[in-house]
Amino acid sequence: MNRRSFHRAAEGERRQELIEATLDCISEFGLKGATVRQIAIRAGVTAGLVRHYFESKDQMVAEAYRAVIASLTEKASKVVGDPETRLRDFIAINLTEPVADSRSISLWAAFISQVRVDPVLSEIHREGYLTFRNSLQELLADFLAAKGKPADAETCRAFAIAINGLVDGLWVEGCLAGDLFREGELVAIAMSSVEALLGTSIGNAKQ
Amino acid sequence: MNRRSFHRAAEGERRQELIEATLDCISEFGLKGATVRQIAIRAGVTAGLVRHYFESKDQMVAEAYRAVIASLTEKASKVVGDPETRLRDFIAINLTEPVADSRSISLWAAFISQVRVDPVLSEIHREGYLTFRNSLQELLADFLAAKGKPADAETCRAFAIAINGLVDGLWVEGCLAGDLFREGELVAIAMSSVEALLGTSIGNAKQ
DNA sequence: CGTATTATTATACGCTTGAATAATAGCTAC
DNA sequence: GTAGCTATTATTCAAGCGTATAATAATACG
Repeated sequence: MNRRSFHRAAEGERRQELIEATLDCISEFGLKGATVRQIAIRAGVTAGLVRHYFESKDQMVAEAYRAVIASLTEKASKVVGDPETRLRDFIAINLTEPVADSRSISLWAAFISQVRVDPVLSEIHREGYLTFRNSLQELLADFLAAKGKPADAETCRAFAIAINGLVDGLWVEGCLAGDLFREGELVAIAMSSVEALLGTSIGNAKQ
Repeated sequence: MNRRSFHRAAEGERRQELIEATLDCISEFGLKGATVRQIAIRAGVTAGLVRHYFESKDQMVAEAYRAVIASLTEKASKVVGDPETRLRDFIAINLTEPVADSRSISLWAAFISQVRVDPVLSEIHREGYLTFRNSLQELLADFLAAKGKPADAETCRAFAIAINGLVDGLWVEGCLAGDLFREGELVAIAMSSVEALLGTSIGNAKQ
């Protein structure tokens, strides 16, 4: 009976590896298929180690959810340049890989399905959603102001809700059935839709 | 040791009760909390009965998913009247209860998270999505034609994708955080957004 | 009224789960 | 270099899982 070979990971890396393995398992096998043992196999360790890094499996899953939210929001929140460019990039980033892919929505849906069940996840979700929508609202305020359009808070709020909904909805469609759309079709539809909503051109494609 | 009291249900009702109990459990406890025993308790029967009506738990869950899709699509597909009224009703129905509530999205998300895992659920999903979008596309074709606007297939396709995305996205937002919106706000935003997208009025509120 | 059939309950089984504990291997400091 | 610490593995445990099977109550039918 050979003992498994020891490998001590570099400082702080194991934790991240375990979270990443958790997400891999959830996206591939679903929440109920993401067992401690399966996650450990994916991370290349034994099951017992999980409890050395996390108080419980639930806590590890909650941290994994934070990582998902971060990966879904961080790229879009980092857009730079003039308002028009930022708005275009915001849309494009959310509707192309890696944000828009089947792994992302599997993870997102798995956690959303737990929002009613687990108050911890519920709070993580709400926080992430408001951050996301508020950053979009500020972006729209800048954009409308730059275009010389009315940009009062109420107007921006309504636009942010609508555009956030549009982008989210197209993101879902693209993630779930990307093969039903032509290359770049979703981004193009989103761009022209946002132009129609705002009543303003948002410029050409990036290149 | 008292034996549990017997109650024989009316012809064909038990099956429906079990499916409904399955959905209750999934929405309240998540997919992994929806165990055969919990579902049986909810349905007011004992666990063994499940296997008298279904070949396996998986089969019961798949049928429950069909029921979810049906409940999400049937109301919206039954709109009647002139194209303008139908379009308004389509939007309003999808963004108000009972379609838009937290139970619905919990169920939807639970199943979506399994689409990558289970090919059976994947097929059920795709079928439901295409049916939904196609009925919207036909509705838009009627509407645009009635308004004397160009209504070629390609135009309708793009509008259907965009409006479907918008409505779905707002549905998600409303289901997950209905308290962040004022009464009727989502419907109002959806109506004016669709008007902007189509470049046409879609009339007043119903009353 | 008696018997066959079916719906339902009750119990048992093998397996997997998350977690607890004990043993061990590698790292660090003196 | 060796003592002590901690990361890691190995093993064990009770609980819960889906399912199978047997017993029993209600119904249907002659």
